[in-house]
Amino acid sequence: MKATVPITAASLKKACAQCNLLELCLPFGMTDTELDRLDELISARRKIKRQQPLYRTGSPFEAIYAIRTGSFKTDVLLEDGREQVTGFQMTGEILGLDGISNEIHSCNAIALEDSEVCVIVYAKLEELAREVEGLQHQFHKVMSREIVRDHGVMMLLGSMRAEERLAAFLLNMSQRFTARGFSPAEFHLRMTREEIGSYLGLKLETVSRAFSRFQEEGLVIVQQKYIRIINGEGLKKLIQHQAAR
Amino acid sequence: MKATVPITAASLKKACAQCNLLELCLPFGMTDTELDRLDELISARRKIKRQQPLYRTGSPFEAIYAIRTGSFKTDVLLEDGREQVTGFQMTGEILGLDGISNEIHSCNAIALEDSEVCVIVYAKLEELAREVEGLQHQFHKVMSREIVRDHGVMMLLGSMRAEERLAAFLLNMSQRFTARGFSPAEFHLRMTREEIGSYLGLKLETVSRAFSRFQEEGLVIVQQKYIRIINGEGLKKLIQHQAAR
DNA sequence: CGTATCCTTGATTCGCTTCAACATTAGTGG
DNA sequence: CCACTAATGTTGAAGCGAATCAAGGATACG
Repeated sequence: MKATVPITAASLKKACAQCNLLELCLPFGMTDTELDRLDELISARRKIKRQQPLYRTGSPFEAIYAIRTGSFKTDVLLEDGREQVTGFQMTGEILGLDGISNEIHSCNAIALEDSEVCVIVYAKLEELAREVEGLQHQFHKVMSREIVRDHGVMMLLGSMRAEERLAAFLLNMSQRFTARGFSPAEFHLRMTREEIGSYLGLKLETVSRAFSRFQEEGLVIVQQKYIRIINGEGLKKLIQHQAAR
Repeated sequence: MKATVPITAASLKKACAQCNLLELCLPFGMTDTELDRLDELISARRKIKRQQPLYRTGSPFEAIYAIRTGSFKTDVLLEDGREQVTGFQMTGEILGLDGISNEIHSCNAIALEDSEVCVIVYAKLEELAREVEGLQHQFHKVMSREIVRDHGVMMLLGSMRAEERLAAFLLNMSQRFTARGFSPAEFHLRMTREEIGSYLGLKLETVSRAFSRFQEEGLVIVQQKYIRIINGEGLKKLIQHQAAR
């Protein structure tokens, strides 16, 4: 089932060093000499079709993944079928960190579009991290960043109202598209209203209504998954100045 | 301001190895020979008075902390004064991981009672983790566990109703008290209704009402901060079988 | 012992969900 | 290529759960 593509030494030589995602990914901040050793790490690439899982809750953990192309969502399911989307991941971001704690994955990672990841065998990563200080440090930063991000989502879910949540979501997407060299103001969402809603703790209808409201107020132009931000400052004000609930 | 107590080699010799929190804390799972090296790590202890911060949002990151006695909350503040409690921490648990990503703390850590922590200078931890495989691995597990925990909180905030959230909170507290050798059914909460509410994304009145309801239904006995769980299974069923919203 | 903090309970309001109908887009096969 | 169907998105009306507003009571602390 797993369509892993083993990589010859030649084909991947300096794969990381040449990758244009360098600044977003694990190797960020490493010296050139350190980077040279990094290619030991990427054992394979793997293509995932839209809607297919990269890994599932309960499946054994053996690697983390760096997204080369495409995007993913991670979610947690409750026995009664309720789904909570815990995050959306874009190119250069790392998936699978949840698996380290129990050697079992604790969420599902599903491709939102046809995607490709670099497979980083975890045992190798730990080994190399013991030798390469820059890698160790960067890996810790990546994990810590995930923790900080999660705290931001808690803030969002715990103390913001629907429109604030959606505004925060749009600004976050915009910022991440920008970091990847795309327009800050114009982008295509890869997830459905239902998935956005699950992530934001809202029903899909509420998400749809909030989009419509933003459009009425001239903050954005929305056409299905296509988003154009007209007044980013307006969105920011929405988050800050709304009355506490 | 910082009441750090430097520790002589003699006084702390094998401090970790002898600590009864071993199994909950960073050293868990390390071999005896590995444990012998661990005392290099704990540079000092620090006492924190009730309501006082261990660190604050924006303060420079230089260490993580293992709780020896007492308990803490971590929270994030919005400009407009809204507070989101992101977690409650008990003995043996690690604080400060949020600071690694930017070398700046991204939340406040406040003592819920007079407490004491072991100060683990981060630079030393990284150094030792490169030499001691067991420490490296355990540290990664601790970070990963925090990520998994955060996903659980997202689930709670994003797709559970008030009473489910409180039930999940009580069961979680019970489980953590049990792990520390206390009664699973009877304990003293260290935080206020408002703090519980902030953590659960609810107002304090809602928390109070949910407590009262649980008591009416014979699930728990509540006297202010004293909690006695009468029907733990009932609480579990509340979480699972409630209608999806 | 007095006072500030914390907690409980009731009445009312409001924001989001639910239910429902319809519109639009994407995907599929003849 | 178009017809058909499923998936996704929008909008309206009604209901409900938690917030808000308000008052009183219990507890802890100096």
